[in-house]
Amino acid sequence: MTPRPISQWLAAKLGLRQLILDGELGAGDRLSELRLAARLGVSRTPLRLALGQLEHEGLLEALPGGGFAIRSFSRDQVADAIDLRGVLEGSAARLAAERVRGPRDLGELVSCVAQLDRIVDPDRAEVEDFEFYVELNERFHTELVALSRSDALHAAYEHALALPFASPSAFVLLQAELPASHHTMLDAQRQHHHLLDAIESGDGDRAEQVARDHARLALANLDSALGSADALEKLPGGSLIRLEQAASRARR
Amino acid sequence: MTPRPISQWLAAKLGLRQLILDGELGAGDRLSELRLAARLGVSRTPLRLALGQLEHEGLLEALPGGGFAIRSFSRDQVADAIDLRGVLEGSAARLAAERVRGPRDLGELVSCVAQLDRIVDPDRAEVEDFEFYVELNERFHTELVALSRSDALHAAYEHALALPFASPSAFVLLQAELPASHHTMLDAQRQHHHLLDAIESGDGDRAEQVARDHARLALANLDSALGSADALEKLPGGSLIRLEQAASRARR
DNA sequence: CGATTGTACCCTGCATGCAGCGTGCGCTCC
DNA sequence: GGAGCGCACGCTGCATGCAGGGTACAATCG
Repeated sequence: MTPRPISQWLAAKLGLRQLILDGELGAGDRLSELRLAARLGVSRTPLRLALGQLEHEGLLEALPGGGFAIRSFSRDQVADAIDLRGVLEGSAARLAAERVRGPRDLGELVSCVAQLDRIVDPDRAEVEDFEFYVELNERFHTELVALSRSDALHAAYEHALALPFASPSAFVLLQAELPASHHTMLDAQRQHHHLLDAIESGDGDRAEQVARDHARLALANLDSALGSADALEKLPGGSLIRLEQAASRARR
Repeated sequence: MTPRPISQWLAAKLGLRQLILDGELGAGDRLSELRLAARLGVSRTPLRLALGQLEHEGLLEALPGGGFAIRSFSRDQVADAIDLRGVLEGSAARLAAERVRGPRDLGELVSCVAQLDRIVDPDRAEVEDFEFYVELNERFHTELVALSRSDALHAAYEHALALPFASPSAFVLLQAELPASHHTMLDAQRQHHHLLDAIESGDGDRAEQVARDHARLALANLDSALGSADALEKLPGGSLIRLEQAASRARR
């Protein structure tokens, strides 16, 4: 994004987020500014700025005695986050359907779907390039929100995506190992087509409905992921999700 | 909220937000940290934390050369923000309808509606205590979101309300002077009743629909407010809204 | 042996000093 | 007289010093 003049606080924010997502900092841990600063190679001042941002984004929680801890999430909280994404994408789809002026606006979306078609080719038993799939999928969803032309919605969407497991592609890497993988992707791709079609024909209601359904796929995947603990490892930020009944140890 | 151990950065955040909302800092202005720090009585360090937060909330925008400026909003951006609030409240209403267990959960909501009934009594020509109305109205909407029991939705809602004119009560003070005031409030109160009823009967679809319609009232008020420049003064953060065609002077 | 209290350390939050940079104004040259 | 160049100021972003407080450990008392 901003390659050259990368400010210290941005480096801290990105670096810290990466550390959290990679699970190198366990959920619930209290963060030591000094240690973190050393680890990230930044000073405490920009680090504290980054901490404030990540708290606002919901990845950290401020502790009463001062300082921050890494938030952890229950299964229901994750599900709600995914549901929220569905709502926001639904609203974006509706607005897109209402506001798209001509076919030119949909170029990017059409291109994404076409490329996705090639990747999830039903004739092949397996999807090969998951990385490319992820990229295209994210581009599709990003473009969808962009088409809504609503700054407020865009901001809310970005905010919702701060929770990594709410991302549209959160479960793709997981699917790479799931048996029903290809089937799920075909479903998803069908929905992409339906969504595109609804937007093209200006049918806001249907577009919203399809987009919400689309997010429900992720919900289904969530519970299958929660089954095995090492499936969580595959999820971005999976280490932040706590398995309820399994470990009822009190945190803090 | 947190009265006693008010930290410096919280003071800065609240103080700065107040300054912005009161229009004491014109939209588009570049902020000088030094001057602001002096004015707010805090040091630069906590102030910069507050600046970062307010940028994240969308009240400020980071300038390319460094520093921040007060954002300004077009009519469409404001409308989209209100629409987004409608979407979020709609989703909250749906979840509330689905998740409410017993009548006890609805106690607060029922109480709000009952008290609102007394205030907007149709037999009276005028509503007297606007301040109390605002408080009750906000409690109603806050409680609605709380009933959804979705942390993600709650966070998104709070985020959306950072834009002051998107607040559910943004236009109430305006209505105090509008001719159709009482009529609008009666409409709104009817919707409150419908919303409560839909939630009580577990009808998520209808609850969502009503909540969205409810937000549309604000949209209507918006355009009537944009008519006169001094009506904007009555709006919280009204000074942030720029009148498009009227003043096409380039900012920055 | 357990509980309570005292102490010392670490850690957060804040203030301030400092360097790099962009900007605006003035001076000079054309 | 206008335009271009240079200089100096102010400002942001960052680093670090410092004070207050909370916590954990240990020592002592019951």
